[in-house]
Amino acid sequence: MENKEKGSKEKQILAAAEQEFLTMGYDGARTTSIARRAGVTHAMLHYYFRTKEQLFERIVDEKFSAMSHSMFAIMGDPSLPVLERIIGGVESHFDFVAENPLLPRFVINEIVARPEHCDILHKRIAHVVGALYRELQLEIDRAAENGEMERVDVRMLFISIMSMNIFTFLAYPFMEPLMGELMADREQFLKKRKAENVETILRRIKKQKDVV
Amino acid sequence: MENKEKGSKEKQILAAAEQEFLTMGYDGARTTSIARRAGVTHAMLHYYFRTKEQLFERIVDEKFSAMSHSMFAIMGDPSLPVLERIIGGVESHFDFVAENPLLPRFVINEIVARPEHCDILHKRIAHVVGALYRELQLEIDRAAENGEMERVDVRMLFISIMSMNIFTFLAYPFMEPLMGELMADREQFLKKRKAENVETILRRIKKQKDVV
DNA sequence: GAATTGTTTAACAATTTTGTTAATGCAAAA
DNA sequence: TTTTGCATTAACAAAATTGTTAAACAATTC
Repeated sequence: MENKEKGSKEKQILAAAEQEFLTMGYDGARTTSIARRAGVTHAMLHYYFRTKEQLFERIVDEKFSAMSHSMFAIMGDPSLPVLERIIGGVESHFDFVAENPLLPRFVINEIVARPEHCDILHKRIAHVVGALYRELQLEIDRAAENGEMERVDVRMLFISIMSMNIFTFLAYPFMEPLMGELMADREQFLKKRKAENVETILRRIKKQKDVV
Repeated sequence: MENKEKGSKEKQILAAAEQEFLTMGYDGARTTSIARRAGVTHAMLHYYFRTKEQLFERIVDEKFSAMSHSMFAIMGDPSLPVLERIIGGVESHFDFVAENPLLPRFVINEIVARPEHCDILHKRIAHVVGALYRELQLEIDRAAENGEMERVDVRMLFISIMSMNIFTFLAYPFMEPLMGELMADREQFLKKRKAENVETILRRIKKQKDVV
């Protein structure tokens, strides 16, 4: 055999398909292009995955579950104090999105284009998410009672966190040329942006008194 | 003539194309489907716009400029005090996106797919945006000197505002089934979400002292 | 080494989609 | 009324894209 490991061709095709689907979307992706990227004939792709649709399902499954995993990252470590937990959650979620910058756009597009895809996903994760945020909401309420933080709706807080973390990467290509030197150095900008998101969330939940 | 106004068919095609391109993207859109929506033969579409590409350009131009217009909305009314100005900006930007909920996804996708499109746009608006935020930054710095607000980087603030306003609509279909009763009534949720975004930004910029 | 099984290729078929054209209609100008 | 020019249609052509198949090939098992 030419390829060391069994399934090497299959894996090559999957890797190429991931690239292609994430950047181009389902409609934009070409099976011939995927095959070319993978270095195989396009008949091979059909041999392994039968149809474009089935190949796509494989990628969707993988990516959707990565995405839902990233949502849990917001929850942070349950053993920590609630405030640290939220802030840690913001940071780890930011890091996750930074490592998978193409994922949000892909997920959003696929959901709009094929709502049926996420029905399945939602059924799988809805109750877990529900349980998690109920638990965290209790902690928040308790901390709020003690005057340690503002009483906030944890779901609203999640939306804010995801908004700021995800949008940073969604809009990067659009904003970059408009922001002058601020975004010139990507690494540095992301560091600043992460700190800004943390600060913004922190101020949202900290008990504070107006000076003015 | 059958159609009252001149250019009625042309307008019908443009409206149908807008619908189709915004929801399906360039690759997902079908010229035959656009023609069907518009109630004309697909040859008519080619007669008026020659190619799918040219029809698409028309829509892109229109939508990109709407999008850049929405960025200016964040700036608010220059005659007002800076704090009101920012808050008013958040609100009017939110309202704009609420009226054009498909726009952000479209713009983001087109930019990733065809960076050359936004080069043109950026050249048109970069200096205006630059001037506007320099002006607002001065106001912020002045207010900060007087202890009326925090000293913040206006560009970072814009990113936060756009993040929270836009993401609300981007992720709506994904979040809705996960959020229980919170998002069940769209109107009510959007009202809450707008208030939440305002509150978050307000807390980010207000001079505050920790209680804890 | 013969049979079996899974892999690979090249050629081809089917379909979808975009784009063209030649013929027709229709309204206003000459 | 004839002509001119735009609008419209239906049929067709071209291209791209997905999917199939039969045959060759390689590896493994018996």
